[in-house]
Amino acid sequence: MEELASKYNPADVESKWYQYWLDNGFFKSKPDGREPYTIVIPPPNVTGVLHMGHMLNNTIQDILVRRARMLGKNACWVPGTDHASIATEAKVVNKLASEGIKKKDLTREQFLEHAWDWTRKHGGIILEQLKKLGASCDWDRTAFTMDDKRSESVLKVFVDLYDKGLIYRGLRMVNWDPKAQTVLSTEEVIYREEKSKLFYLKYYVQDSASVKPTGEEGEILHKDEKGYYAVVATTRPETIMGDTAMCINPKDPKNQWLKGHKVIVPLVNRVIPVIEDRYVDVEFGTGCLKVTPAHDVNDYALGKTHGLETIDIFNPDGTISDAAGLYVGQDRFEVRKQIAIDLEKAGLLEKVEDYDNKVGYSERNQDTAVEPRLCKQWFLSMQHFADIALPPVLNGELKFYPSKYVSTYKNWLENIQDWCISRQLWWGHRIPAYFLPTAEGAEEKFVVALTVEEALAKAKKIAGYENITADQLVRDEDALDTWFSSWLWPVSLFDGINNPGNEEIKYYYPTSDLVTGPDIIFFWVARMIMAGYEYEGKMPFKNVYFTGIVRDKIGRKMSKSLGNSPDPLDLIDRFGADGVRMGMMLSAPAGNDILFDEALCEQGRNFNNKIWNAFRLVKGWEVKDMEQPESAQKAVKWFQHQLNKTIAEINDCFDKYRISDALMAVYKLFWDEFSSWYLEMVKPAYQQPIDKATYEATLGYFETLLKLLHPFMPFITEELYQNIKERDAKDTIMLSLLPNAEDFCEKNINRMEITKGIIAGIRNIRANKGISPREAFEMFYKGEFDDKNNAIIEKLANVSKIAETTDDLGGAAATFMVGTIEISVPLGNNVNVEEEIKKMEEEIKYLEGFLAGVEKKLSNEKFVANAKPEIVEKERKKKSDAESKIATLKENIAKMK
RNA sequence: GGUCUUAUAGCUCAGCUGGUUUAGAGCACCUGCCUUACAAGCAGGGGGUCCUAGGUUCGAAUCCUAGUGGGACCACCA
Repeated sequence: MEELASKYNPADVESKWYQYWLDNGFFKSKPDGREPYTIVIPPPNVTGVLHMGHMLNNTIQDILVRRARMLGKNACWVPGTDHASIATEAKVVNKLASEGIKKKDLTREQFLEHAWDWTRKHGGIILEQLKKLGASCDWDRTAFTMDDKRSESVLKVFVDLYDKGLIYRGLRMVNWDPKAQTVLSTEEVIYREEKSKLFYLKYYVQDSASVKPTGEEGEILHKDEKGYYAVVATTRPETIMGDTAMCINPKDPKNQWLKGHKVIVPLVNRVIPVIEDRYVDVEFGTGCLKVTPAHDVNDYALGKTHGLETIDIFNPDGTISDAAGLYVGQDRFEVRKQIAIDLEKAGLLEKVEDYDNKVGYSERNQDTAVEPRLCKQWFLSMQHFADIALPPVLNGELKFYPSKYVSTYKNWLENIQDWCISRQLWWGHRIPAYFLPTAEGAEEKFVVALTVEEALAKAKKIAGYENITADQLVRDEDALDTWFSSWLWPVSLFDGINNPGNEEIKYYYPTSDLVTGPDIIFFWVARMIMAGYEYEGKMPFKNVYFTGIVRDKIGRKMSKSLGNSPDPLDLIDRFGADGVRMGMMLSAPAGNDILFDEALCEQGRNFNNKIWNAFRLVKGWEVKDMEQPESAQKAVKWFQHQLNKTIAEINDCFDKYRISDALMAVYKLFWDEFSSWYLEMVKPAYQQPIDKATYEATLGYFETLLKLLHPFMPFITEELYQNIKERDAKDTIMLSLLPNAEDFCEKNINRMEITKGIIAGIRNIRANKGISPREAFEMFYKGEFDDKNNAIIEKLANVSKIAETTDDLGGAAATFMVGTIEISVPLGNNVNVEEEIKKMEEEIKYLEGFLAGVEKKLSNEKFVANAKPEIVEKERKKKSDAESKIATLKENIAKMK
């Protein structure tokens, strides 16, 4: 290690050490006698690329895993990827489309061939990117939600839950994504506020002549040359072809006259009844609601109670179906525009108003509005799962950081809805249900089984199907929701479904910490807790650390369209992985959004450079067998205490998952205490050798600091650890043990704080007077002064003599206070008496203000009577301290004058 | 509409169960310095009606109430 560059270059070392760790299998874990520490990665989309959210998330996981390893635990971080059915299928469909191939022209097998090709080609890039970040995953364990073990687990769980009666098939109003052409769960729909229009349509009364105004107060009648009509306000005029009733509130005085009549749907000319239901909001619009049972959840409910017909006017792709009779084959949004024009022309549009409403979009496919649609799907009953998943979080067995998410979780579970788990997709786990042949129009019959053979056996037991053959069974075309595989992740990674009670699941489960974003608390976290209790009877993880969302520095979400999302790999190139990791962590308290600013990575890089240069200094020293100077001896002793104190602080931060605070504590320990103070205290004069004892103590401290830093900055710490001294072939800082939090002496640390204050004061005088550090000072003190660090003061402040004042310095000294100690430095002619007096007078002014506050408190009888005695005592001490300081200062001023 | 959360220095945040000198950190800013580890640095420095108004208390940045302004989630009006 000769001639180290004065700038640290991460690129030189990062890939080297990552390869070293891999080659030596340092990331691998096998069950053994040690305490396990397990993290399962939130599996990223298999064909995705690394974004800033991943960077944050995985940096935190790596910090936790590396620290656990260095605490002597058997740390196991299991990586893997998710098949992300909707997103991946969409990508494959697009890719095929660009080649002129339509999905519907392919068989399921052919399509899956393409999907697997795509996955093989793009899959796992993201895991390679994580390696650049330094992620210490056990890569041999890399799993995929659609690999054999995980797939088998998913199907087994489906069959099991079906057999338990928790999975059922039902005709429900579900959310339909017309682009992906699949249903979505309620959680997968996100609502966005939109500026839209409210159309007021005329529904003429069929038998206008029979209308009799009631004459009651508040009644509103609409009439024109064509007769009486009702006005219905709607944001979706294109759905009128599906209207099968108009609904009013029976208590609504405006619309009493409509009771019992029939109205005519505009343009469609279908005659529909006016029904009455208290569901209708009297205040909204005109109080008349068009009822379209096939395309709205609430209308569906109305349709059910009032026995209305449902007319499905949409095709799966969002175009108008034959059943509508009008606009057949046109897109729903085109029709909305067109129908408004046609209604207007026909005189059936009373008015149009601007209106803000919320429109649901697919979470995976945010440019497509979701369409409520009635269809038959597979559902999982959730009440049972809510019942088993809520108590452990409420009673704190399973902890959330930050804890505010407990109420979010509770709220969701207490209002749980059944989970629609089927998707009309091919890329995913195909539902293991087999339909039996039935007569036209008869109720469907099916069996659920893991294999065709088992399905056949089950089918044969059904009356009338004794002679059924395998080729008569038709397997359900649908696949399962991606989250139906992810919810098993902590269990399935250790093969706990296929191979219950195996050695690995017994050892690694429950896992320790889960690190993820709050946006998937329902999708994933809650459901993993459910599956964990259902299949292992235990929580899947002990703690959940919710990260914030990564935003740009002005608080906007990072997005491709805004172009405000930096490329993580580019950042790593520029600042080094360690620098970027630190940049991420500097501003990432749990649960708070992080406002990402490149400047933080720069700060990280600068810190790396600081460490690097401290190392250059220490390694550049020539060691000689000589006596240890007193200053060094005191410094070495002090730093041990300071170190122990900070270690305790760091441990405390980690216990509370305050990781950025832990980093800040190490940062300050290294930069301020170690580099700025300790190294200056022990540093020999230029080109002078250092004594062995100090040198070795310093190297020891350096190594300890590197260990404390390692979880945050794995690369530079390994590089320097290897270079501090000769290491054995397979030595690594990764597997070294972190120091314990040993006792420390507060008194020693406080004494050094005073020493630092004195040194700073003297340096200040030099700076103000422009006196060179080479010119030695004499220093006099007054007050309770502890002289144990005199050697350090002499060295760092260049002081030649330290003595108690003899009171006759006259006006020739600069003075300052450190605590209650007064320090004077004789300066001869250099003293500007007026300036010194002015300074002291300002100090007195401050102290008097302070003293007044304290005295006010102490003169308050109620305070003295009610406050705790130690508090009163403290105030008295404050008072006497302030008084003695003021006295000293006044005395000084008098002398100077 | 409901639930939760938050308001402290230019920025990002600490400040735990009220009392540790009339509030701290990091960054940014200002002023000196290219001092032989480090200018990606060193030495100094300035900067805050602790959102507003009430209340509880001997004492409030800290607890309570209301208001205002952020944020998140859930529900939803056709």
